[in-house]
Parts: sequence; structure tokens; C-alpha cells
Amino acid sequence: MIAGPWKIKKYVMTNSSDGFPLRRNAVANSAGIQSTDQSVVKSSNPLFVGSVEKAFTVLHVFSQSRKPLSLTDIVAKTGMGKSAVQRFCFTLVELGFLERDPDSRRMVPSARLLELSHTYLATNPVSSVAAPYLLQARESSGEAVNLALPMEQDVIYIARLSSSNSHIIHPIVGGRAPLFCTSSGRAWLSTQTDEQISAILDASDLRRLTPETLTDRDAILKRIGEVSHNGYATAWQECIVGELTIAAPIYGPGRIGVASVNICVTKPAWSEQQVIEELAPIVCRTANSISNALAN
Amino acid sequence: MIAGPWKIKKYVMTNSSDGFPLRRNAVANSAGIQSTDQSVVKSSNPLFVGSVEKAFTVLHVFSQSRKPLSLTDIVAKTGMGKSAVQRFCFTLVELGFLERDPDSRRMVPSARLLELSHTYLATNPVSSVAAPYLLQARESSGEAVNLALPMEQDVIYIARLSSSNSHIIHPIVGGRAPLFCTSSGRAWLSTQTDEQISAILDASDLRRLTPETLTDRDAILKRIGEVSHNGYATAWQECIVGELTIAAPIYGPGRIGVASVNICVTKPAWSEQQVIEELAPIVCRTANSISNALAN
DNA sequence: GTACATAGTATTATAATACAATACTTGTGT
DNA sequence: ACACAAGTATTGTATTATAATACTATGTAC
Repeated sequence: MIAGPWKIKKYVMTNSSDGFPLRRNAVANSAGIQSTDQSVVKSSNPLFVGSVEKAFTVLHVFSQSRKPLSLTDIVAKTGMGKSAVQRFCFTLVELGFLERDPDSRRMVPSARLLELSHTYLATNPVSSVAAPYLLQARESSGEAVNLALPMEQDVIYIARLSSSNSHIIHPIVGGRAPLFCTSSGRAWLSTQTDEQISAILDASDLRRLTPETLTDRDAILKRIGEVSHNGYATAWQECIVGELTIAAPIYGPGRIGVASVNICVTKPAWSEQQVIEELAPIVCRTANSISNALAN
Repeated sequence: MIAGPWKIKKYVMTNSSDGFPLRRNAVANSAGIQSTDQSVVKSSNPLFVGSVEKAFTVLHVFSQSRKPLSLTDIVAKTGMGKSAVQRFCFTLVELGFLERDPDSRRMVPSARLLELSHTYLATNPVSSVAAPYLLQARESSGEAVNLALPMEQDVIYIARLSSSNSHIIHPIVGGRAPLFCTSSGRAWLSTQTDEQISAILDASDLRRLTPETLTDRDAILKRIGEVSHNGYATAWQECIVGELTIAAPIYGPGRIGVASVNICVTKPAWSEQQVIEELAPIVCRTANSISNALAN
């Protein structure tokens, strides 16, 4: 799963007190459902520093409940002990990643968290290489254009250009959505082998997000299969009611699927037919341009 | 300094091995210069979990040197021991915040870091409240518009709308620049008392970033003082050569300066005179609209 | 205004976890 | 092919993180 050395041997947890809140493969997925495999022997390497995980567990809680949280809120939501929450909150406040309202004593995430995203964006070439093509796509379509990467059973959005006329900015960057029911996800899945696709769908919670969400495995596989012929993937209101999206896969060096670009419009203004006719050429062209740019 | 309870008593470090890499007030500033006050008695509370700080220290290293780093690189840049770096890198890879190229064994920040910025942006109302006005400002000016918050001696950019014609996306969100030499910084400073401004300038490293950077304290204070009369602050090529910026302060409830909006143009195309004549009204109107929106 | 309940804060003894040192293995360059 | 550097694994030690608990403040009901 995780590439390279640092072979993780099977270690049985030595402490009798019960397990950690969130393990790597138990990090809450996009719906916040935890699949903690507590029964399984924990593959915990002595190199693993548990305190770091706990700190991120505390931060993670805020992404689900998007409001100021008190200590007891966090205790409830993490399952960590009162003392532990106290210490990690103190530490995170001290480091400037959380802010405390001295009156309500509730905490909120601080803007310093953006520094971490900057660390990623400044290091990673993908978003800057893709930028001109994404802008071009937005120009041609006038609609919102997103760039997404696969992450576990989700896509994670790493760049967004809002539609020209929209007067809201969705803070979608850093957000996640399931691979199986998004056009971006299907576009990327289409670059994988059948075995890999199966494995991902097995691991996915094929949950209905809207009345239109496809949850039948075969139906989903069929939609993914069509991508190779069409060059684009679609999802009609499967994630958000009224949202029509179309996407195409981006290849890195070696024709490996690494990302996808999608365009996202809304129902009353657009029909499925229109999306395919007008936007498919744009997403495909954009994805190809980015793939070529990445090859160099 | 840090508001509210959790009174930090003076604790002398008990361990003989020498101190921590980065303390809160010693986090590297925008130029990467560390001002670790190692001599001073460390105000370390037993609630503080040092491992968390070390994890962020490792992540922070990547924002300075924007390329894949090996273990030994990180050892050199953090001053942490080899074992410690090994364990924190392992942990961060395991948690998915760093990625390792199995061949080169070098690590890079992962897109999962964006999840943390999402946690902030989804929770915090400022960026979403401000969005429509920022879009309007970009519309009127056709130029890049930024929203910034004060953080220690810097501003941190929390939203950016690129200029309509530009074909690059600066990954400026999450980036920092000194308060003293940016228009955004000066705009916010103008909302503070003379004592507070002095304290901040005292704590700032008045370093020359370009040949045009004002480093004379009185000259800087004069520029800040003018903001109250004009309603806007300016900085001409003080941070980046060729960059002209103009900003206005944003007030939260209680007329407290909380942020600033700025517009950013480049030298050959614009003159200082033009910026003031054409853009000052826009930044002022935008800042006022956002201030009003925040009041409700 | 007082008493009660709840939430937040401080303290401490305990031992588990993080630690540094070091041995070992793999890779790289000459 | 050899030597050197870099990365990885292991282990005993004790520092650090821990949970329990006592304490204090805050807010609410009567």
C-alpha cells in the first residue's frame, strides 16, 4: 500500500488501555464514517509517534463540525480522554494552529493552517503547471473548473477556478469527495487496471449521497468503462443535487493516471446533453494539454 | 501575548540535552530567520506536547526549500537528531502528510495538507463573506485582489483572485510577507494604537527585501500614519521588484482592524499615480463593504 | 443572591512512549 | 570492486506523555 522501505512489521500494541482514535486506514472518510479495524493486529511500528496522530485527530474534528468547539465537544467527537484533549488543544493553540476565544473558551482553526497548504502548493509543480490550461478552460467554458487528485477512496481537490459569473467562492480546495460517484473520480479510475478499480470499490462505502447516486457496483463499473471510449467521465447530480460534472484524466510521465480536470455546472441552466456536446471537448483538450506539459 | 487562561508558568527545561528546534515565538519568520531565544528561561508548560511541535518543524522545513528532501537534508535544516527526523518523517508519511519517492527516498509534502487548509476555510466566515466583494473588486479593476490577515509580524494571505488576464496562478494563499513593507500590512497596522505599532516594529526584522524597501523606522511610521487620512496604504516595489500594491483595512465588529484587502499590479503597465487614482477608490469601497458585511 | 452543576484548569505519580546511540543494510560514486 | 555515504532497524534508558484527580471558575436555576 505505502510504497518503499520502512517495512512495517506486525507489532501488537503493548499498552493495555484501548487503542488509538484514528489509524491511517481509519481516518474518517468524506462522510465522517470511521472504519477503525480495532480487532486487527495493529501494524504499529515503534518509529510511529502517536502524539502526532492525536494532534491531527483533534484538528480533523473541526473539518466535520464547522464551528467553534469546546474541550468537551472535542472529547466527545474524538473519543480521546479529557486530559489528552486538554494537552493537545493547549499545544495546538500554543503553536498557533488553533485559536481560542478567551470568553467562550471554544476553539477554531487558525489561518496558520493555510501555511501548510502553501507548503504543499509551493513545492508541488502540478498546480502551477496546470494553471494556464485551467484558466483557458474556464475562459472557453465560462464555468467552474477543478483539478483533483486521487486520495484513498476519494478525490481531493487541489485547485479551483470559479465560474466567471458566480459570486461565491466555494472553499473546495482541500475538500474530498468519493471516487465512485464523481466525474473526476471516474476519470481517474478509468486509468487503473480492473483489479485496482475493484479493490478501490471494495474499500469504498458506496453510499447514496443524493437520490441520483449510483450505488450499484456494475452500473458504476459500466460508467467507468465508458470513459476509455469517450475520453471523458460524467456524473449527473450524484454528489450534489443539481450539479452536472464532466471530467477527463490527466496522465503523468509513463502514461500513469495522476489527476483529473473537471468542469462543473448546474441543472436548470444546463442539460446533460449540452454538457457533453459543449464541455467534453474542453475538458479533454485541457487534460491532454496538462498531460503533455507534465511529460516535459 | 496569548490571550486567555492556560496561564503559562515559568518552567525550566528539565532535560539536559539542548533545547527544542522551534518555539512558538521562534518559528521562522517569512525570511526563514530564526530568533530562538535559547538563553531565556523556556516558558514550557507540562501540558505542551513537544512531539507535535517537532512534527510541524519537519513540515515547515519544506516551505523554505521547495524541493524533495532527504532525511539528512532535514537533519541539517532542523537541527534535530537523525533518529528524531527518522521517526517524525515515518510518522508523517504514515499519516499521509508527506510522500516518499521509494527510489530517491526523498520526501515531499502531500496534497493531504490541503485538507487542513480546508478545515480552516470551511470554518471561518471571513473568506466566504468577503468573496463577493473581492470578485467585484477584481471585476472593476481587472487586477489581482488579495485578502490578508495579520499574523505575528507578518500578513498571511487567505484568499487571492488572480488578475483576469494573467495566465499564472501564484500559490500565494498561506504565504506570508512582513507587515512593515506591504500595503496590506500597513493598512492593518494603521488600525492599531501607536504603542502596538511600535511593539510590532520592534519585533520585526526591518530587512531590505528589494532596493526600494523602506527600512527607516520613522519613514515607515509616516507611511502608516498617512493611511488614516487617505483611507488606503501603499507599497511601491518594497517586497517584489516591479510590484505596486494598494490596500485598505477591514474592520470587524467593534471597529477592530481584522484584515485588509489589497490590489496588486506591475510596474511597466501602471504608475504609482495611476494606482492611487484608479485603484484607491476600489480598495476602499471593497474594504468598507466587507467591514459592513462582517458587522451583521 | 446563593447553591448547584458543569466546564475548564492545574497538579502529580506512574509507566509507557519517545528517545539517542548504535549496529546493520542498502545504495552510490569512483 | 571497493569505499563511503545514506538510509533503516534495534534496543536499553529515562524523559515525556499520560490518566486520574483535585481544584477553580463559570454559568444557571431557584
